[in-house]
Amino acid sequence: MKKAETTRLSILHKAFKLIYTKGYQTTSIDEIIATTQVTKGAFYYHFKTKDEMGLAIINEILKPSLTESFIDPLYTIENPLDAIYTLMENLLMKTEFLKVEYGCPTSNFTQEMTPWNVDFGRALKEITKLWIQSMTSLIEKGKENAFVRKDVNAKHVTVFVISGYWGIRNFGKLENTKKAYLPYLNQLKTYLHTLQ
Amino acid sequence: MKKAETTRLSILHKAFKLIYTKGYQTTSIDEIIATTQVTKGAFYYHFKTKDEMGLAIINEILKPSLTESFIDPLYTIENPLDAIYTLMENLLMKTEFLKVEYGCPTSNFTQEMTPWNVDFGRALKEITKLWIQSMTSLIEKGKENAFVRKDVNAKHVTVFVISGYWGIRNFGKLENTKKAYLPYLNQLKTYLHTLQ
DNA sequence: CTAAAAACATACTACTTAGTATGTTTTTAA
DNA sequence: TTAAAAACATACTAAGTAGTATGTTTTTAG
Repeated sequence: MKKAETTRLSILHKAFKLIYTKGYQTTSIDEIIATTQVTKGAFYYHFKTKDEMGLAIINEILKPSLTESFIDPLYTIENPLDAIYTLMENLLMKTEFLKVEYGCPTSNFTQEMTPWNVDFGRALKEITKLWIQSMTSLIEKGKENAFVRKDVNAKHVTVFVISGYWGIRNFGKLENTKKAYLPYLNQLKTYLHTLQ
Repeated sequence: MKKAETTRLSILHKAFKLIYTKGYQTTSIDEIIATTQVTKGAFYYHFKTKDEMGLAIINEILKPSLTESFIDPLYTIENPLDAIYTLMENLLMKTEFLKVEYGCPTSNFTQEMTPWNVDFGRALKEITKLWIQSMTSLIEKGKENAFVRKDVNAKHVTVFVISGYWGIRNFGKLENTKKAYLPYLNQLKTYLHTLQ
């Protein structure tokens, strides 16, 4: 039970890449198995349906990468406002597997799936909640440590920042250059500054 | 040449509604003509392809509604910062044809189409530009009239605000309640306050 | 009123899609 | 080593898709 797991993960990774660049609907199973060098039999041995694979992508690909790239970095800088800004700057300008022309995977998924698949919505809501909670509690701690003003609503700030992030990711798709991110980063900095 | 135009617009309106609620890919032409009570012959008389219809939706439905609901209201309030906040509050909480579970049409289109259709991207970029330019020049005027600090970068503020709007619209899809919009509106208000 | 063009209607095609039926090979456990 | 289960392979199906071919009806202009 080792090779099998490799096959499964290989399918998930290739499928994720295709879906990230093309969208879920426009990515066919035939295309996935072609680029994965796996046959239909193997695919349907590992996943009952395409949607089951989609859910697996959220839980087994998106979720871990969210933890690694979106949450853990928050704890490497003492000042939470600095941590948030640095995170966003890294995500937008430096993180390599995120491309300006393809936007944010979680945001893309949310946009495309939510209207017609409740399970996808639930799974996406859950992983988004993780990000929100991390950032919120970080700000709360910042209030205790005098990095953040006491009257700041941590949850509100978090949602505001993340909304901007999702929005500017979509914006980037239109402009097709990372320069499009700069206005957001610039204003994010001044905004965060007003919270201390 | 009057009845024909009615048919054409009827198709565009019904198609827009379907696409807004379900997405472009998942809305089939058969579905469109079924709800429009029009036959395939009529559809393909008015539009050479599905994508031509999609472009027509952007230019003939989205664009006018953007002007009417997203731009014109900006000029009804003297203080540009108040105008922007009021616009966003109205769009998010009151505008009836925008539903929390379906997000923002322009943002949806951008998200779904950009990766695989250049023409859609161009058209969407163009109408988005209209919104940005309006809001930017409004803020510039606000600087002259002492409503806005002189050192504020109008374009940056505009992009920051609109990004937040797009993002919170996507956020609403996960939460499925307009309450999800409140953190954005709340922080938008305090953010705009710091610009005066 | 009438012919020609515009506007629509119907039946079909070629292709793609997710999923299945039925196999064969590989791995695992005794 | 061997039998059984796991893992994969191939060929197929049924349903849907955008788009077309070929009509008929309606409108318009002279």
